[in-house]
Amino acid sequence: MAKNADACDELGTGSAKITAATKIFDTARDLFYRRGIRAVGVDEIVCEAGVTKPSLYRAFKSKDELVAACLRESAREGQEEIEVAVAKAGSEPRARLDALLHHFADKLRQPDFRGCAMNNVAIELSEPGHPGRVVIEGCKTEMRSTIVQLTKELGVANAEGLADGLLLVIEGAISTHHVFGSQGPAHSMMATCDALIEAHLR
Amino acid sequence: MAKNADACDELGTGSAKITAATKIFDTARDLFYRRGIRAVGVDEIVCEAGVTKPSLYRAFKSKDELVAACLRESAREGQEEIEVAVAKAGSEPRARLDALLHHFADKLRQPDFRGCAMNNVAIELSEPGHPGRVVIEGCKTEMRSTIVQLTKELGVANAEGLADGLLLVIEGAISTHHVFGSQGPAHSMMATCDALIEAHLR
DNA sequence: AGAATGTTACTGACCGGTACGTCACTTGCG
DNA sequence: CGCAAGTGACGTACCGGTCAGTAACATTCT
Repeated sequence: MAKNADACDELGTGSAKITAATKIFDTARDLFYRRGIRAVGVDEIVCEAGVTKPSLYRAFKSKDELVAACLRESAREGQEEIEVAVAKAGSEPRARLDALLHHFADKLRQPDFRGCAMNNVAIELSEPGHPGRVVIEGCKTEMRSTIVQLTKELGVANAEGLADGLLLVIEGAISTHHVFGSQGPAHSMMATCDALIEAHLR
Repeated sequence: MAKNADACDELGTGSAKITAATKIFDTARDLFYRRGIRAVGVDEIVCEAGVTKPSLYRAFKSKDELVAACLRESAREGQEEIEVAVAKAGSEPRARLDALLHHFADKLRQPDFRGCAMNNVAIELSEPGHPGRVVIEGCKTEMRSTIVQLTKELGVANAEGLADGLLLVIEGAISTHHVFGSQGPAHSMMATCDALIEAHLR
């Protein structure tokens, strides 16, 4: 009873015990991100993790639930990183907004970057009822409101407009990265955001 | 010999003969776009098209080649639409650039819009050697240079920078559409592009 | 006649998912 | 103490179904 709650709780409480469930979880998250959900079968996950299939199904109700669990962790991790980056920038509004933008610019430059896990899965999982989709929508909505909050601190007249504009540029950089890599249009992300902010500050 | 060339040539020359190959091609293109490459099997394609599996493999060497053929047609169609829209706008540089932007804004509003076929497949097909990937890269590179050409006509100092900025906004609108729909941040696409153009015109 | 298509049946690999046996370790009890 | 029963974690072996792809042959249309 309450099978997959175990695996999630362990991660939440920070217990570092290496169980079959955690090995499966970590392996699946890596494989799903690198190669996609549908391209990775459960056999490959358990093989790579060095465990067996029943261990997967004892910890997670189904492959879909494993996907959702991986997405939840990715979302939590991503949001935490943003919070830390912004908090570290202090209290000056422009510095806080810049910190968020630099955070994404840094991620784009990482050699193993392969797009936003949420976006990738959203494209791959078109079925509306999939448990992973609610995670994705929640994550993206929270990110949007985070940016709105930062632009409101800036004191511009149209904070929502600027926030959505910046979000489009960030998401565009992530999207074009799949085809052009980090040296393509994504390279213009920071300059474009700066121009947008300056335009709204007038 | 040269199996799948037939199906492509027929489409290229505009011959409207309804063959098993064209039915397969049209059905596959629709299903691939709506549901994704990996989510659609060859059995479903031939069933939906009202033909049989051997007919598919008589016209196309493999499923991957069918995918590549569909992408080629999507790329050609998309580029033609852009050319037509820009040409219709006349010779005034700003009007021509606006025509391109409005073209994408219109596509985003269509109820059956499900993102850019190229981007979606690029995410789903991470294997570098896939025949579809060269189509995607060619299409996106051409689109990028089209925008650069239009911004150069505008006479701004940093034409490439503006072009990449606009590309990021467009791609961002397409990307966010998967999660937020047309009424999310994508709704700010035109206003953001305008702000960017004005900033570069100063 | 001959080209295009359909029919049927099949392959081997892989898919997500499960019934059941095994092992180590704890717990209760005389 | 000693020993059996219980408990949880794990693996072996398997299920039915679906995947992409093919061979051989019959049918239809022009």
